[in-house]
Amino acid sequence: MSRTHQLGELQLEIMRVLWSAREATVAEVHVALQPRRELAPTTVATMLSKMEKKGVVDHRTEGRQFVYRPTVPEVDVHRSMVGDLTRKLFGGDPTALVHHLLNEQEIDPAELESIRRMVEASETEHGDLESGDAEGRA
Amino acid sequence: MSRTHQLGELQLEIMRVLWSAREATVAEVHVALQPRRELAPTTVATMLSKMEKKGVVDHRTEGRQFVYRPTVPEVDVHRSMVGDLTRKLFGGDPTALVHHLLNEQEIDPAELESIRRMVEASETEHGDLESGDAEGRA
DNA sequence: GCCGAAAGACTACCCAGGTAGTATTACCTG
DNA sequence: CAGGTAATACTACCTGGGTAGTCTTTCGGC
Repeated sequence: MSRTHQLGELQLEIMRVLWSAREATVAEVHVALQPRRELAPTTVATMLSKMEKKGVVDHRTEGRQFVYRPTVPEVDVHRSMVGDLTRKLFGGDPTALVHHLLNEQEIDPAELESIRRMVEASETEHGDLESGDAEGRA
Repeated sequence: MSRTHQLGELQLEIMRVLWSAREATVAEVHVALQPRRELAPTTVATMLSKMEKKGVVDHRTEGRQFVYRPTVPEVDVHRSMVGDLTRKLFGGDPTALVHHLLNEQEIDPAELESIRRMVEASETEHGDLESGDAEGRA
């Protein structure tokens, strides 16, 4: 089973490289991280090893190099990590997180429009929810 | 200045006790954590020390006991931690987090209604009254 | 066939969260 | 005043993320 995938910052950056490239050698990951991260190549290799032990990546050998692939989809990691923070801060209630985002985090007013559309899309998508107070708004 | 307040799980639980009690002795925090957490009293004391060094709590002496108080408001910690996760997972875009919440996190359909109302409230609020110390933007 | 370069393996640190045992201090009570 | 107890202080240890040096292996070229 998947359990919960809590990744550190570097681990996430490495995963992002792998998610978008589908697979990559240590050297490729290393260059993909530059120049944002000034890391020794061995650091990347060590991290990849730890991540493999952790179960979030996988590798096969090609010549003398390791080709790494992610074993968990990005959305799963997002779910785990967002879920974990939601649990730690808001007792597991995602609505409370949305509430916080809307009230306390700086959200561009222009974004509100797009968020409202998202909500409405979710509402209709979740089907003809015959909720009591749903007045037929556009 | 505040910088960013990243707290661990136990630290958050302790903070919650302090936030709601306004102030508390080590023993009070310890009992407030029970029975969810089976901790030695010294563990709580040690953690409080570390948190004081970190700057998120404060203490005064009353008799032979320490009375701890939080030095940062809950919303600041939420902001820091949500902001940090948003940065790590979504490149700092809170809207992307909302998007994720709506699409990938299980949100009770009934909650959508309340969320939609929240968004609309934010919209009118931002549209109607321009608050005093608004963040300078068009 | 030997040598050097390149790749991974191993090992070592630092830091912070978490956990708790032990030492010390100081107060209260008999 | 002595002893015990209740408070903090100190120290220790484990885990996991992050960082990187060095050791070992192995392949390719001369």
